[in-house]
Formats: sequence, C-alpha cells, structure tokens
Amino acid sequence: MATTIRDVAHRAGVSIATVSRALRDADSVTPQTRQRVTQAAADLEYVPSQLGRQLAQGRHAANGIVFPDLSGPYYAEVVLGYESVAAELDRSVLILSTHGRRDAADLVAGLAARCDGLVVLAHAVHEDVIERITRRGTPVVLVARTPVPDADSVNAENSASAAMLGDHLVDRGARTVAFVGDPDASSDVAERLTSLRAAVERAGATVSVVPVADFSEDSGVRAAEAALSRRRAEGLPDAFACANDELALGMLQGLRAAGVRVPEDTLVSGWDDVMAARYAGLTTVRQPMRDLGARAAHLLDQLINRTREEHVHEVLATELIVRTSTTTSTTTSTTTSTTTSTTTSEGTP
Amino acid sequence: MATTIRDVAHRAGVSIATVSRALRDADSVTPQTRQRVTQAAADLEYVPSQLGRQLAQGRHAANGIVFPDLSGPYYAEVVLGYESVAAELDRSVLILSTHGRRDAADLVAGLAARCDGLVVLAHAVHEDVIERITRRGTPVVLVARTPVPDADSVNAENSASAAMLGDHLVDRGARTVAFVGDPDASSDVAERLTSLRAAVERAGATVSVVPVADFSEDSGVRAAEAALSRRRAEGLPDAFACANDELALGMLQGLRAAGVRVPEDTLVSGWDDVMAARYAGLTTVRQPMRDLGARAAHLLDQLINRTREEHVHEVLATELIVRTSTTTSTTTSTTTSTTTSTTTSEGTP
DNA sequence: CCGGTTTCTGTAACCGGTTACATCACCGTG
DNA sequence: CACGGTGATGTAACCGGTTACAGAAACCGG
Repeated sequence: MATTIRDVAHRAGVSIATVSRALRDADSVTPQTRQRVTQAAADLEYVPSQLGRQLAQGRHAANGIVFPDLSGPYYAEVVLGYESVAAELDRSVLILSTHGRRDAADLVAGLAARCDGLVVLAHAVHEDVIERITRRGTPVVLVARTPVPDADSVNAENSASAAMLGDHLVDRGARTVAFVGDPDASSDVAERLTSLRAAVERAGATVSVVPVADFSEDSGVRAAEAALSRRRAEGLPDAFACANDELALGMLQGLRAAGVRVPEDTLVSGWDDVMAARYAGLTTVRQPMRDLGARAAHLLDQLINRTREEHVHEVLATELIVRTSTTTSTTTSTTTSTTTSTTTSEGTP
Repeated sequence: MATTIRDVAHRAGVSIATVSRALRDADSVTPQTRQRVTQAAADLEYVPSQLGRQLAQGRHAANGIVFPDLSGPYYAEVVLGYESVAAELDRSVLILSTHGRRDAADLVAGLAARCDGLVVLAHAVHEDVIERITRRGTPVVLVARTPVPDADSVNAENSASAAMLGDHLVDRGARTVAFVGDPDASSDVAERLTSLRAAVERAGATVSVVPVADFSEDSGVRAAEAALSRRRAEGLPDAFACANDELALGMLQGLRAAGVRVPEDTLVSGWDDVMAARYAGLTTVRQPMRDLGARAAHLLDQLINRTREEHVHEVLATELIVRTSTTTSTTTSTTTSTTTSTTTSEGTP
C-alpha cells in the first residue's frame, strides 16, 4: 500500500541496494546519486518500513517493560524514568501491564518476542517466565524484585531504611507497631517488614502484621476501619507502618474520619514518597522511582549491546522523610540512608 | 540464532507451510500432523518471530501513544488507561515522550512507522506531523487537543466546567481573578480561560493572566512568589484559577509559606483532580483521565480495523470538585457538568 | 596507454514468516 | 476400474528491507 524502497529505486533510476545505502550510510554513495535518491524519496514521501528493516537486521530496536499494576504513581514513575532514557538511546518502548490478566505469562512471552530486551517490575510475572525468556537469550533487567543470577537487577535500598524508620517510630514512643501490607505480595515489602521488625524488637517493642488485599488507598481505608473496630478489645497500635504511601494515605483518611488524631493518638508512615504524601504530611521513605527506571534502561542497553558479560545488581539509595504524621513539630527533617552500591555476579555460561 | 520455522519443519518432517498452519489454524491440518508439529515446536522451544509474522501480514499489531511530557500524574493516567484497553484488544503499546526533544517530529514519524495507529496527547507534536501521518494512512486519535478532520478525537469537557468554576469563584466573592497558566501552550487551557473569563466578566469581575514557564509545581511556587512581590502595588487577586493541579499545589505552598491564608485571604483552584489535590484540599475540575485513554484506545481500534469510516469527536464529562481551597465550610460539594456527547464528521475521501 | 586499485552500483541471497496455488493421495460412485 | 471430488500437504512467491559479492567505471602511476 505504502511506497516501498523499490518505488524509490525506480523513480531515482537506481537499484534498491543503492537506495538503501543512500538513505543510511553517510558515504559509499556519490553525492549526485544520493541527491537523486533523496529527491525521489521526498517526492514519494517514502518512509522505510521498520518491519522490513528490523527483519533484515535481526533486531527490534525496541525494549519492553512489564509492570504488575496500573494503580498509583509508583510504577508510572518508574516507567516514565525508563522511557526517558530508552528514547535517548534510540529505542522504542513497549509497555505491558499484567494486572488481573491470568494469561500474563503468555503476554509477557509475547512481548519478549517483540523486543531486544525486557525490564520486569516487581512481581509482574512468575519467575519461570523470566527464566524461559533469559534462556532464549533475551536480556532481562529486574526492578524492585529479588535478583536472579541470569538477569541484571535494580532495587531501592530496603533494609537500612526500614531499620531507620523502625528506630524513628520507637523514638517517637511507639511500643506496638502494626505493619500494614502483605509481605507475600512483594519481596520488597517482605524485606522491609523483616528489617523494621528487627529494629523495633531490638528496642523491646512489638510488630504485628495487618493483611490487606492490595496496595491501594481503599485498602488503607479498610485497614483503618478494621483496626478501629478492634480498638476496644486490643486498643489502637501506637504506630501504623504501611507498605506504601497509598495504603498510608487511606489509613490517614480512615483514622481521621473516626476522630483519631495523627500523630497524637497514633503514628502513620508510608513508603515511596509520592506527590500526595507531601501534602498529606506523611512520613515516608523516598524511593528514587525515576532513577530506578533510568538505571534499568541503561543496564538493559548494555546487555543488549553486549557491552558487558557479567550481570550486575544495583541498589539505589533511599531517604527517610519525616513529616507531621509521626511528629508534632512542624519542621520536616530529612536523613539520607545508604548510597548506591553495585555487586557483580557471574554471567551465564 | 533462535530456532526458526524451518528447524521445526525439519524436525517434524513436514514443510514450513504446514508448520505455519499447524500452529495457527484450528483446522486444515491432520490431528497427527498437528501433534508432530506441536511436539517438535515444544522440543525446540520454538517461539515464532514476530518480525517475520508482522512483515508477512503487513501489520504491526501495535499501537503508539505520544505524550508531551513526563512530569505529573495527568499523562501517566491517560497512558495507563490507554494501555489497559489496548492490551485487552491484543495490541502492543509503544510509548513516546516528546518532552524537550527537538527532533520530536522525527521521533513521532518513526513511531508511526512501527505502529498500525497512533494516539497523540495534547501538543506532543506539531500539527504538520500529524497531517503527514494521517496522509500516509496511519489512523490517529487525538486526546486533549483541538480536533482535526482527518483524525478521531477525545476531549474532556472544558467550557461548561470552566464557566461553572468561574461562577463558583465569583459566588465566593472574587472580584479579581488571576488565571495562572499559558493559554498558548495548550488548546485545552485556552478554552478554559476563554469560558472562565466570560463567566467571570459576566458577573462584573475581572480576569488577568499570569504567565508561567510550564505546568509544574515549581512554576506554581514561582507564580505565587511573583504575585506576592506585586502585592503592595496591586494587592493580591481575590482568586487564583490555575490551569492544572500542580500549578495550584505549588501556588498553595508558595502562598502559605508567605503566611497568606487560603481561602480566607485568597482562593485557589486547580484542574484535573490528581491524587494530591484531595489531600491538599484543592478545589478543582475532575477530568476522567483514565477514560480519556481508554476511549482513545477503542476509537483507534475501530479505525485500524476499518469498522468505521467517518471520524468521531468525543467529549467526556467533567466534574467540579469544591474543596477547602475555595470554601471555609468543611463539607465537600460536588457537581456534575455536561455528559458525554459525540459528534461525527466526514471521513477522508 | 595499460594494468591495478579504488570507488560506486547492481544482482541476488538472505531475514522468518504467510499464503496462493499446485500436487497428490484417497475417497466414493457409476 | 476409471473418474471426479475432497482434503492434506508441499512448492514457491511474496512481505520490504539489508548486505555479501561481483562487475563496471573511474582513477592512478609508470
């Protein structure tokens, strides 16, 4: 339907090979020929078929990124950070959400077949799928997910920041801390819980886990209501450490709606530092979401171009942001946790 | 490198045509043959090359979406709404941000060459580029952008909601309204300004325009500072109607930092209703961002499949959300504006 | 003026699938 | 038993580019 390289060749009175060369290579073609070809291409409004080109070159010039879920700003930020770098590196970006799709494995495999490399966020898909993809030779970078040997990975620091957060809550007087969020849903969350618990218990306080359906504001509201309904029997925990900001924001709403004062009656903390957290005065741990995406893009590019053989596993620094949901003083103090560290492991045989 | 259809054919002892058929068509192949082929494919872990398939079929099975900018939740939401529908329709989604890239036109053209259809958000790219793309026969759907004859479009309602907002501000006592935002940067914004101004002036009040560099929180803070520095000479406007929520949120920060009380001393409104707006108590107009993306995906699908010849231009309903930044009563009232309307225009010849 | 380079261009074989058409085996029927 | 019809499979021509290789033209120095 569209004009092809042969049309251009015919109009310019040259062969298709010459057209191909004239439109790509800087040299190896006479100025006059190039001129004729360029002119013909312009006349015909010729746009090379990427399909033909890609097939011939055996590459897609595209990267995929898979994320579990659409809700909330977290993944969006990572994706956007990723896109900005990938575009710079001249690669198209394919996105795929596995949210609620039971054929997620097939979708991801299908995506892998259209890309030169893939970034997988958190638990967008089961490990088997990832293994199958790496086995076929498609490079994979994991983000916010337990590293595996056959792929690069980028994570935000969890343990140290969770410990700092735990210390902070204890310092603010918490003796009973409720961790809100399902640790089985994400390795990140599990890690945070473990370190938070260690820090809190080290100080002689206790941690309980409040299960939630997902990581949405609604779940936060529901968790607050559940906690309130148990209030008479068990009393309210001194602090709610939520697995992400949206849960925490929902929590705040739910608690305040019931007349509970934060931070006087109980403390609330989140994780991520999304935009709304600032306006809600939420204490949280800032994750460098854009950077996670950006680093992933760089690592993937290296893998695709075989600049590097071994796999690396990066950990990006986070920051504890203390706001009014855990402190009465209006001043907002900030502390930086561990800085970027890089580990390399052995590559595939 | 990878195993191809010929490898499978060889191992199964059949021709490549049979393999192709066995793996796709339900019938037209003997059960035994299918079994042999399936087995061989499984043994070899064969994954069909999408490139080959796409080239042969002359289609990409992919849609693109172009947005101007990464900052803020607005475009992210639209993109995500778009992805969720596109994935359902079994199409891959390519994303591209034109933010700050001066070769945006080429990038978009390049994207168009990799897709069966394209969605363009707001002023991601100049009109010429869009015209060139539609001329080549690639379907285009515009979102949050002035409709053109050769493409579908989806917009959120602007005029009626802007008028409602204007009335509301006047009702709350505003006699001087400052509109914060550059109407030249977006047709949406220009439309809002026009209607807002009409409503405000109808009530005998006045509207001034405060120029800003972009639509970020930072710009909002700076706009607040600028207004404050002119305070002595001109006094503070009675109300700041901001072109989007992020400007308004920055405005709030800047004003409050200087001790200005909102809504007592001046009113502030935004546009979009991003998550943070709720926590900041910002009066705003809610746009159905996800729906904008979702509708665009559906329309694009129809264009690609030639289900429909004429172009449609849809307008989705918005909602005025009144919060504490324009009213002292703590209750949050809500009003719905116009509902979805659809107009059809003539198709391309 | 000739042979040897160098430089440009054309021919044709790919890349990995799909699919129109030819072929062939097998069926039932007259 | 010959024959037309049917259905499964193979052959080969695509899809639209890239690129190895060969051939031709231009250029060089001796």
